[in-house]
Amino acid sequence: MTEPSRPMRRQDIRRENEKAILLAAEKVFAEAGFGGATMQLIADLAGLPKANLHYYFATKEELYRSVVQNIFEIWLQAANCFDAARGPVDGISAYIDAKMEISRRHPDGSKVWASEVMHGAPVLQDYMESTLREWTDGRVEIIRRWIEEGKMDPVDPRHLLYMLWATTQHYADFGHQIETLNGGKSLSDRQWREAKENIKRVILTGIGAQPA
Amino acid sequence: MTEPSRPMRRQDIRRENEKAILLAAEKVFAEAGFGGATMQLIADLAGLPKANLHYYFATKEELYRSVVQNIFEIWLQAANCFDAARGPVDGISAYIDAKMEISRRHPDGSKVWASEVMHGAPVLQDYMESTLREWTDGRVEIIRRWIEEGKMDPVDPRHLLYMLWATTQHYADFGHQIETLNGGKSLSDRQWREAKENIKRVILTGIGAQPA
DNA sequence: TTGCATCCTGACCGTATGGTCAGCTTTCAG
DNA sequence: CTGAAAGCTGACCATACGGTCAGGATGCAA
Repeated sequence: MTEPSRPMRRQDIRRENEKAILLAAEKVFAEAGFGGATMQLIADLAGLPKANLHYYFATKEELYRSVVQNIFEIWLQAANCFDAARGPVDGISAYIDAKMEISRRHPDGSKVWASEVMHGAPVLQDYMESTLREWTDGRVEIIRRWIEEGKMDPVDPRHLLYMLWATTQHYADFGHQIETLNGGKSLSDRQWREAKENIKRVILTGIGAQPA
Repeated sequence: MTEPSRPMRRQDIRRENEKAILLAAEKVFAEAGFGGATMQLIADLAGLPKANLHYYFATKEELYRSVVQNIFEIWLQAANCFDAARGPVDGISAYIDAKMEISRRHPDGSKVWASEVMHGAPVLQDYMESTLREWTDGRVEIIRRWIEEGKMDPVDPRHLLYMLWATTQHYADFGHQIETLNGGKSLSDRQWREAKENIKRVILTGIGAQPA
């Protein structure tokens, strides 16, 4: 527990409340979907009266948009791992690690993102057509170069990327299924490590890039 | 167009209406999620008055349950491909083909299924703990045997299964993203074929099973 | 201390939604 | 032909939800 709240500064109040609301919203949106989520539920989870939510976020749509943009930022950051790399082994390994870490640390955000895309990306369409497309095209180019340089087999770069996204994202979106099949327990540290190792090994071997 | 409906038999009426409702429901649930879907929307899409829906399905929950169970049946059928096979190349190839065909032919159902699991499988929990678990355990055993017989590398069977599920399911659940990155056009026959080939090749090579 | 901007909230409102029902039409067994 | 069962539906209801607002509390600059 923290100190019984010092008289807070205005700035802090705003920051903390927004944070609390966004965190609660992320969880509720993830669990119930946009349509199933209620401002009341989010308010309760954030420990604030409902009317206060509307003070910080005018509408449910606006709140949702903020949540989605937040997770998109995180997603983009992980994407950088790809660039620094000199070859497929480094690059793809790092990317898998990063995305698996997101699935583990931000399962709610990942679910919201998945839900958004599944429902036709009403909020993120613009980002997908600009930022995401550019990022993807860039990475496709990198992979193509790796292939030319003989560092990996000639695999279609796009389908390879989809495979990376799918496999890593799955551990967040279908986490409940995985838990159920794991005897109702969430994956242990060891199991997460094994998951990463397996994925990296199968994919790197699969594309003909020698794992270390 | 079919013949301007002959005076229908009772049985036929029931069957046709249920079918129309389930089809419409699948689409609406997929597009809007359970919470965002409305009986009115489903009714409109099915071309029936709303009250008629409640004549066939007492509640929204019951209708949803039917939709989810339907897709689970399809999912289980595809699962059979695994059994007939003599080795990983046959088995996994067939399974990937079957699951990709589901993603292509039943994208709405796939999305509903994904949504259901993402939200904690409120309806399917029982199935997951019984049918799905048994199927999975059986398949894990088969893969283990393949490994023992030297037909493939020692890969963790569970994580391999997750990878198969994730990769194939992705083409339905994230179809919108894929379309957007494909210039706004849905994948062509050729692209679907390439997708399948890439996935099969990477995974089969990745687990050390010789592709044909 | 004062005045003002920010922060907060209980009570309220219009609407949309899931669901009901009384009474109609259609089918079909006997 | 007849009557009962199945199929159908417009009108209605209670509730829950997103959103508003008037007015109170609080921090803070001057």
